Amino acid sequence: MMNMIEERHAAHLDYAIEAALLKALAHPTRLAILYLLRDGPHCVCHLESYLGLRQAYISQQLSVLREAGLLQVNRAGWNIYYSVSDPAVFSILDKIQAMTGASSMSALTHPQHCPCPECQSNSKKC
Amino acid sequence: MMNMIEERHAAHLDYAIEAALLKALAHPTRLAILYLLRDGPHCVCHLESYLGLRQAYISQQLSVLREAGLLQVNRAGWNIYYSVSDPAVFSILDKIQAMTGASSMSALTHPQHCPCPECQSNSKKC
DNA sequence: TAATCACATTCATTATGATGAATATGATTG
DNA sequence: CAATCATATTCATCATAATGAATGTGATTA
Repeated sequence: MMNMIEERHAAHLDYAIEAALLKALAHPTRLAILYLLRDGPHCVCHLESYLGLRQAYISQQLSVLREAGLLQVNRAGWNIYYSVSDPAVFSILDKIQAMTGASSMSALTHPQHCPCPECQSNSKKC
Repeated sequence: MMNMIEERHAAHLDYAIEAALLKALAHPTRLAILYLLRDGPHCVCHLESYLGLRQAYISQQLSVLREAGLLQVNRAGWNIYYSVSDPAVFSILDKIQAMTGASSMSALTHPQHCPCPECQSNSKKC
Protein backbone atom coordinates (compact mmCIF):
# COMPACT_ATOMS: atom_id res chain seq x y z
CA MET A 1 0.00 0.00 0.00
CA MET A 2 2.60 2.49 1.12
CA ASN A 3 4.91 0.98 -1.46
CA MET A 4 2.44 1.76 -4.21
CA ILE A 5 2.18 5.38 -3.14
CA GLU A 6 5.90 5.79 -2.82
CA GLU A 7 6.56 4.12 -6.10
CA ARG A 8 4.16 6.34 -7.97
CA HIS A 9 4.65 9.64 -6.29
CA ALA A 10 7.96 9.58 -4.40
CA ALA A 11 6.19 10.47 -1.17
CA HIS A 12 9.10 12.37 0.31
CA LEU A 13 8.75 14.87 -2.52
CA ASP A 14 5.00 15.02 -2.86
CA TYR A 15 3.62 18.47 -3.31
CA ALA A 16 -0.04 17.52 -3.53
CA ILE A 17 -1.20 20.24 -1.14
CA GLU A 18 0.67 22.98 -2.93
CA ALA A 19 -0.57 21.69 -6.28
CA ALA A 20 -4.17 21.75 -5.05
CA LEU A 21 -3.87 25.37 -4.03
CA LEU A 22 -2.31 26.31 -7.36
CA LYS A 23 -5.02 24.43 -9.18
CA ALA A 24 -7.68 26.46 -7.44
CA LEU A 25 -5.94 29.60 -8.66
CA ALA A 26 -5.38 28.34 -12.21
CA HIS A 27 -8.62 29.54 -13.80
CA PRO A 28 -9.35 32.80 -15.60
CA THR A 29 -12.68 33.51 -13.94
CA ARG A 30 -11.41 32.65 -10.50
CA LEU A 31 -8.45 34.97 -11.02
CA ALA A 32 -10.81 37.70 -12.11
CA ILE A 33 -12.85 37.18 -8.94
CA LEU A 34 -9.76 37.37 -6.74
CA TYR A 35 -8.62 40.56 -8.42
CA LEU A 36 -12.04 42.09 -7.80
CA LEU A 37 -11.86 41.06 -4.16
CA ARG A 38 -8.56 42.84 -3.85
CA ASP A 39 -10.62 45.97 -3.93
CA GLY A 40 -12.35 44.81 -0.73
CA PRO A 41 -15.29 42.53 0.10
CA HIS A 42 -17.93 42.10 -2.58
CA CYS A 43 -21.27 40.39 -2.66
CA VAL A 44 -22.03 37.90 -5.38
CA CYS A 45 -24.31 40.32 -7.16
CA HIS A 46 -21.41 42.73 -7.52
CA LEU A 47 -19.18 40.05 -8.95
CA GLU A 48 -21.97 39.09 -11.31
CA SER A 49 -22.36 42.65 -12.42
CA TYR A 50 -18.66 43.38 -12.78
CA LEU A 51 -17.84 40.21 -14.63
CA GLY A 52 -20.94 39.98 -16.76
CA LEU A 53 -21.28 36.29 -16.01
CA ARG A 54 -24.26 34.31 -14.77
CA GLN A 55 -24.81 34.08 -11.03
CA ALA A 56 -24.78 30.29 -10.91
CA TYR A 57 -21.48 30.16 -12.72
CA ILE A 58 -19.91 32.63 -10.35
CA SER A 59 -21.20 30.67 -7.38
CA GLN A 60 -19.56 27.58 -8.80
CA GLN A 61 -16.20 29.29 -9.05
CA LEU A 62 -16.63 30.78 -5.60
CA SER A 63 -17.21 27.33 -4.21
CA VAL A 64 -13.90 26.16 -5.67
CA LEU A 65 -12.08 29.07 -4.07
CA ARG A 66 -13.98 28.55 -0.83
CA GLU A 67 -13.09 24.86 -0.63
CA ALA A 68 -9.46 25.75 -1.24
CA GLY A 69 -9.68 27.91 1.89
CA LEU A 70 -9.03 31.10 -0.02
CA LEU A 71 -12.18 33.00 0.87
CA GLN A 72 -13.81 34.51 3.89
CA VAL A 73 -17.59 34.63 3.92
CA ASN A 74 -19.75 37.24 5.62
CA ARG A 75 -23.47 37.61 5.47
CA ALA A 76 -25.12 40.99 5.77
CA GLY A 77 -28.87 40.90 5.37
CA TRP A 78 -29.70 39.21 2.15
CA ASN A 79 -26.25 39.53 0.70
CA ILE A 80 -23.17 37.46 1.23
CA TYR A 81 -19.90 39.29 1.11
CA TYR A 82 -16.78 37.48 0.07
CA SER A 83 -13.25 38.53 0.76
CA VAL A 84 -9.83 36.95 0.44
CA SER A 85 -8.76 35.31 3.67
CA ASP A 86 -5.01 35.56 3.14
CA PRO A 87 -3.57 38.63 1.38
CA ALA A 88 -0.55 36.50 0.47
CA VAL A 89 -2.68 35.42 -2.48
CA PHE A 90 -2.32 38.85 -3.98
CA SER A 91 1.45 38.79 -3.84
CA ILE A 92 1.33 35.51 -5.71
CA LEU A 93 -0.94 37.04 -8.31
CA ASP A 94 1.39 40.01 -8.59
CA LYS A 95 4.34 37.77 -9.25
CA ILE A 96 2.40 35.77 -11.81
CA GLN A 97 1.47 38.97 -13.60
CA ALA A 98 5.04 40.13 -13.50
CA MET A 99 6.16 36.84 -15.05
CA THR A 100 3.58 36.93 -17.80
CA GLY A 101 4.21 40.60 -18.43
CA ALA A 102 0.48 41.21 -18.40
CA SER A 103 -0.80 44.68 -17.60
CA SER A 104 -2.53 45.28 -14.31
CA MET A 105 -6.14 45.19 -15.59
CA SER A 106 -7.37 46.27 -12.19
CA ALA A 107 -9.62 48.92 -13.68
CA LEU A 108 -13.18 47.96 -12.85
CA THR A 109 -16.08 48.41 -15.18
CA HIS A 110 -19.16 49.65 -13.46
CA PRO A 111 -21.89 47.17 -12.59
CA GLN A 112 -24.94 47.51 -14.76
CA HIS A 113 -28.02 46.58 -12.76
CA CYS A 114 -26.96 45.63 -9.26
CA PRO A 115 -29.81 45.42 -6.75
CA CYS A 116 -27.80 45.17 -3.52
CA PRO A 117 -28.21 47.77 -0.74
CA GLU A 118 -24.76 49.14 -1.29
CA CYS A 119 -25.73 50.02 -4.83
CA GLN A 120 -29.07 51.47 -3.78
CA SER A 121 -27.61 54.02 -1.35
CA ASN A 122 -24.46 54.76 -3.33
CA SER A 123 -25.49 55.49 -6.87
CA LYS A 124 -22.03 56.80 -7.74
CA LYS A 125 -20.23 53.56 -7.01
CA CYS A 126 -22.50 51.38 -9.11
CA MET B 1 -17.84 36.74 -32.69
CA MET B 2 -16.28 39.30 -30.36
CA ASN B 3 -19.62 39.51 -28.62
CA MET B 4 -19.55 35.83 -27.92
CA ILE B 5 -16.11 36.04 -26.39
CA GLU B 6 -16.98 39.06 -24.29
CA GLU B 7 -20.22 37.55 -23.14
CA ARG B 8 -18.55 34.37 -21.97
CA HIS B 9 -15.32 35.65 -20.55
CA ALA B 10 -15.65 39.36 -19.88
CA ALA B 11 -12.65 40.03 -22.09
CA HIS B 12 -11.53 43.12 -20.22
CA LEU B 13 -10.96 40.88 -17.19
CA ASP B 14 -9.63 37.80 -18.87
CA TYR B 15 -6.69 36.22 -17.13
CA ALA B 16 -6.17 33.32 -19.51
CA ILE B 17 -2.41 33.80 -19.72
CA GLU B 18 -1.95 33.94 -15.97
CA ALA B 19 -4.20 30.92 -15.55
CA ALA B 20 -2.17 28.95 -18.08
CA LEU B 21 1.03 29.64 -16.19
CA LEU B 22 -0.55 28.64 -12.88
CA LYS B 23 -1.92 25.50 -14.47
CA ALA B 24 1.55 24.45 -15.54
CA LEU B 25 2.67 24.84 -11.93
CA ALA B 26 -0.34 23.06 -10.45
CA HIS B 27 0.97 19.52 -10.45
CA PRO B 28 2.80 17.61 -7.72
CA THR B 29 5.46 16.07 -9.94
CA ARG B 30 6.11 19.31 -11.77
CA LEU B 31 6.48 21.12 -8.47
CA ALA B 32 8.92 18.46 -7.31
CA ILE B 33 10.93 18.96 -10.49
CA LEU B 34 11.04 22.72 -10.01
CA TYR B 35 12.20 22.36 -6.43
CA LEU B 36 14.97 20.05 -7.56
CA LEU B 37 16.00 22.56 -10.20
CA ARG B 38 16.27 25.20 -7.53
CA ASP B 39 19.44 23.42 -6.55
CA GLY B 40 20.86 24.17 -10.00
CA PRO B 41 20.65 22.58 -13.46
CA HIS B 42 19.94 18.87 -13.58
CA CYS B 43 19.86 16.34 -16.35
CA VAL B 44 16.83 14.13 -16.81
CA CYS B 45 18.63 11.11 -15.40
CA HIS B 46 19.18 12.99 -12.16
CA LEU B 47 15.54 13.93 -11.90
CA GLU B 48 14.63 10.34 -12.64
CA SER B 49 16.93 9.14 -9.93
CA TYR B 50 15.89 11.71 -7.35
CA LEU B 51 12.18 11.33 -7.91
CA GLY B 52 12.08 7.60 -8.45
CA LEU B 53 9.78 8.03 -11.43
CA ARG B 54 10.04 6.62 -14.93
CA GLN B 55 12.02 8.60 -17.47
CA ALA B 56 9.20 8.91 -19.96
CA TYR B 57 6.89 10.28 -17.33
CA ILE B 58 9.41 12.88 -16.26
CA SER B 59 9.95 13.90 -19.87
CA GLN B 60 6.22 14.41 -20.21
CA GLN B 61 6.12 16.72 -17.24
CA LEU B 62 9.22 18.52 -18.45
CA SER B 63 7.52 19.16 -21.76
CA VAL B 64 4.62 20.82 -19.97
CA LEU B 65 6.97 23.09 -18.06
CA ARG B 66 8.98 23.74 -21.19
CA GLU B 67 5.91 24.74 -23.21
CA ALA B 68 4.91 27.10 -20.43
CA GLY B 69 8.26 28.81 -20.93
CA LEU B 70 9.46 27.91 -17.46
CA LEU B 71 12.57 25.97 -18.39
CA GLN B 72 15.91 26.57 -19.99
CA VAL B 73 17.45 23.69 -21.89
CA ASN B 74 21.16 22.99 -22.29
CA ARG B 75 22.78 20.03 -23.88
CA ALA B 76 26.16 18.77 -22.73
CA GLY B 77 27.30 15.66 -24.51
CA TRP B 78 24.66 13.04 -24.21
CA ASN B 79 22.85 14.73 -21.39
CA ILE B 80 20.35 17.55 -21.43
CA TYR B 81 20.47 19.87 -18.50
CA TYR B 82 17.33 21.68 -17.45
CA SER B 83 17.16 24.77 -15.32
CA VAL B 84 14.49 27.28 -14.39
CA SER B 85 14.48 30.26 -16.73
CA ASP B 86 12.99 32.79 -14.33
CA PRO B 87 13.89 32.60 -10.62
CA ALA B 88 10.63 34.44 -9.91
CA VAL B 89 9.08 30.99 -10.03
CA PHE B 90 10.81 30.12 -6.79
CA SER B 91 9.40 33.09 -4.94
CA ILE B 92 5.95 31.98 -6.05
CA LEU B 93 6.63 28.50 -4.77
CA ASP B 94 7.88 29.94 -1.49
CA LYS B 95 4.70 31.91 -1.02
CA ILE B 96 2.59 28.89 -1.86
CA GLN B 97 4.45 26.85 0.71
CA ALA B 98 4.05 29.60 3.26
CA MET B 99 0.31 29.64 2.61
CA THR B 100 -0.08 25.90 2.89
CA GLY B 101 2.18 25.76 5.91
CA ALA B 102 4.07 22.90 4.33
CA SER B 103 7.60 22.21 5.45
CA SER B 104 10.46 22.94 3.12
CA MET B 105 11.08 19.39 1.90
CA SER B 106 14.14 20.54 0.03
CA ALA B 107 16.28 17.74 1.41
CA LEU B 108 17.32 15.62 -1.53
CA THR B 109 17.53 11.88 -1.39
CA HIS B 110 20.57 10.54 -3.18
CA PRO B 111 20.14 9.16 -6.66
CA GLN B 112 20.38 5.40 -6.81
CA HIS B 113 21.89 4.37 -10.15
CA CYS B 114 22.58 7.48 -12.15
CA PRO B 115 24.78 6.92 -15.22
CA CYS B 116 25.52 10.52 -16.15
CA PRO B 117 29.11 11.83 -16.31
CA GLU B 118 28.60 14.04 -13.28
CA CYS B 119 27.81 10.98 -11.23
CA GLN B 120 30.69 8.99 -12.66
CA SER B 121 33.38 11.47 -11.70
CA ASN B 122 31.81 12.54 -8.43
CA SER B 123 30.95 9.40 -6.54
CA LYS B 124 30.24 11.38 -3.35
CA LYS B 125 27.39 13.40 -4.80
CA CYS B 126 25.46 10.43 -6.17
C1' DT C 1 27.77 5.57 -41.15
C1' DA C 2 26.12 2.38 -37.76
C1' DA C 3 25.55 1.56 -32.91
C1' DT C 4 24.48 3.62 -28.69
C1' DC C 5 22.91 6.60 -25.46
C1' DA C 6 19.76 10.02 -23.13
C1' DC C 7 15.73 11.91 -23.92
C1' DA C 8 11.09 12.85 -26.38
C1' DT C 9 6.75 11.67 -28.37
C1' DT C 10 2.68 9.18 -29.64
C1' DC C 11 -1.18 6.49 -28.51
C1' DA C 12 -4.87 4.76 -25.76
C1' DT C 13 -7.34 4.91 -21.56
C1' DT C 14 -9.05 6.76 -17.52
C1' DA C 15 -9.97 10.56 -14.48
C1' DT C 16 -10.96 15.20 -13.70
C1' DG C 17 -12.30 19.90 -14.88
C1' DA C 18 -15.32 23.24 -17.41
C1' DT C 19 -19.67 24.77 -18.34
C1' DG C 20 -24.70 25.53 -19.05
C1' DA C 21 -29.42 24.49 -17.58
C1' DA C 22 -32.40 23.76 -14.18
C1' DT C 23 -33.50 23.70 -9.56
C1' DA C 24 -32.69 23.80 -4.46
C1' DT C 25 -31.53 26.20 -0.16
C1' DG C 26 -31.84 29.06 3.52
C1' DA C 27 -31.85 33.49 5.58
C1' DT C 28 -34.95 37.41 5.73
C1' DT C 29 -38.96 40.13 5.96
C1' DG C 30 -43.75 41.11 6.24
C1' DC D 1 -45.31 30.93 8.40
C1' DA D 2 -45.39 32.19 3.61
C1' DA D 3 -43.27 34.88 0.15
C1' DT D 4 -39.10 36.68 -1.51
C1' DC D 5 -34.59 37.39 -2.29
C1' DA D 6 -29.57 36.29 -2.97
C1' DT D 7 -26.91 32.57 -3.35
C1' DA D 8 -25.79 27.45 -3.76
C1' DT D 9 -26.06 22.90 -5.69
C1' DT D 10 -27.08 19.14 -8.70
C1' DC D 11 -27.05 17.09 -13.06
C1' DA D 12 -25.60 16.22 -17.66
C1' DT D 13 -22.35 16.93 -21.30
C1' DC D 14 -18.22 18.14 -23.36
C1' DA D 15 -13.32 19.10 -23.15
C1' DT D 16 -8.94 18.55 -21.32
C1' DA D 17 -5.47 16.54 -18.16
C1' DA D 18 -3.18 12.49 -16.13
C1' DT D 19 -0.99 8.42 -16.81
C1' DG D 20 1.19 4.06 -18.46
C1' DA D 21 2.99 1.43 -22.35
C1' DA D 22 5.36 1.34 -26.29
C1' DT D 23 8.14 3.41 -29.51
C1' DG D 24 10.58 7.26 -31.89
C1' DT D 25 14.35 10.80 -32.36
C1' DG D 26 18.57 12.86 -32.69
C1' DA D 27 23.02 13.88 -31.01
C1' DT D 28 27.24 11.37 -30.14
C1' DT D 29 30.96 8.30 -30.57
C1' DA D 30 33.68 4.76 -32.60
